[in-house]
Amino acid sequence: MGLNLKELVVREKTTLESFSSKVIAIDAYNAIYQFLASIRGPDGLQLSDSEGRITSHLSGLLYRNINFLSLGIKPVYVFDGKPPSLKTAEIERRKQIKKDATIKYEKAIAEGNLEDARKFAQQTTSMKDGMVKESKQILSYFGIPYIDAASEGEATAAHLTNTGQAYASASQDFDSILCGAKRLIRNFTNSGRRKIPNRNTYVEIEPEIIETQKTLDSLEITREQIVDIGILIGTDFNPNGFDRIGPKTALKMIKQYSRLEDIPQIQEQLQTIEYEKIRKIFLEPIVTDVDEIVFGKVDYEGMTNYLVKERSFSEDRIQSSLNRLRKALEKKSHNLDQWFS
DNA sequence: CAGCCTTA
DNA sequence: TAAGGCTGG
Repeated sequence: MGLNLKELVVREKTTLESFSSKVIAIDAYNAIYQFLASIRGPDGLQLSDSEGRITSHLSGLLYRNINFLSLGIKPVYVFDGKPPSLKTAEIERRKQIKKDATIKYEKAIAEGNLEDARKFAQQTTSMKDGMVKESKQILSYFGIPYIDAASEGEATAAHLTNTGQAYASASQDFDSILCGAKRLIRNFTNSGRRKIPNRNTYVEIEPEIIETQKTLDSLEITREQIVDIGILIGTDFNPNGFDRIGPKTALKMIKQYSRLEDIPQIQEQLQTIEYEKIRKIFLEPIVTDVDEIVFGKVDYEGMTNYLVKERSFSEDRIQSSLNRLRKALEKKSHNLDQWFS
């Protein structure tokens, strides 16, 4: 989560439209988590159905995928499998953050501070049992394929960009770069303003693309070296990174000494982490091979039944959203007919 | 987050 | 009609 390569990578602004007809491997956990965190009311409560079950992830997946398909983008979602054992500490750290946030949330609610309540509620976000299955169900109604990765979803998503089965991977996390993704798309959404918590300001969010080779060329380093830089800054497998080393210092050290083992001032701390194993997670990731990625047809009726009858979505809204999709897809097939006639 | 309604 | 605010479930 917190791998701050933002300042080092070459990021280029782009648009959703530019990915029309391209297969994009989406880090499913990353996307769903973001929906769960942000699709909330002013008090921080998530959307839920008549039985009190959370529906924020379903709402997010519905509208975003309607946009993808309407633009002719071919998303494939990659779900996480078993995390590497080295991630245990990071998983515990995140649990603790959620615990702390829960207390802060309750305090903010008691004090009637909605802005804070919402912010802390977002920090308590967690993936509950059943959400993955429900998300896959929505994707199935769309005819959108998904893959169950053996280990980290990002790793398999990155792999697909190298087999040529996907044009790019999409995630907010820079780990994809370390995993060897050819291209990474961040903010893979409609562009728009996003509010900064507790401030009356907005930032414009636009999709951006990072071409890994371009970044390596501009930094004049290798893939192995950017992994070492990641380890210096801190990855999920050594969350704290190294003392007083940020992106700039990390780059400088690697350019001067080439690799972790040869940086004199870090040797003592280097012995406290399993850096060779961490390198291996990124350089030889456990990935899942896929024969063929098959896109199906949209099951409008199934989708409507599920969302309206079982998950309390408004029939009018679903109808008009799906009509929008149907029209966009019809237009595309018309264009295709013209091409072949 | 994303759609839709209000506003000027 | 473009930006800002409100609401969805």
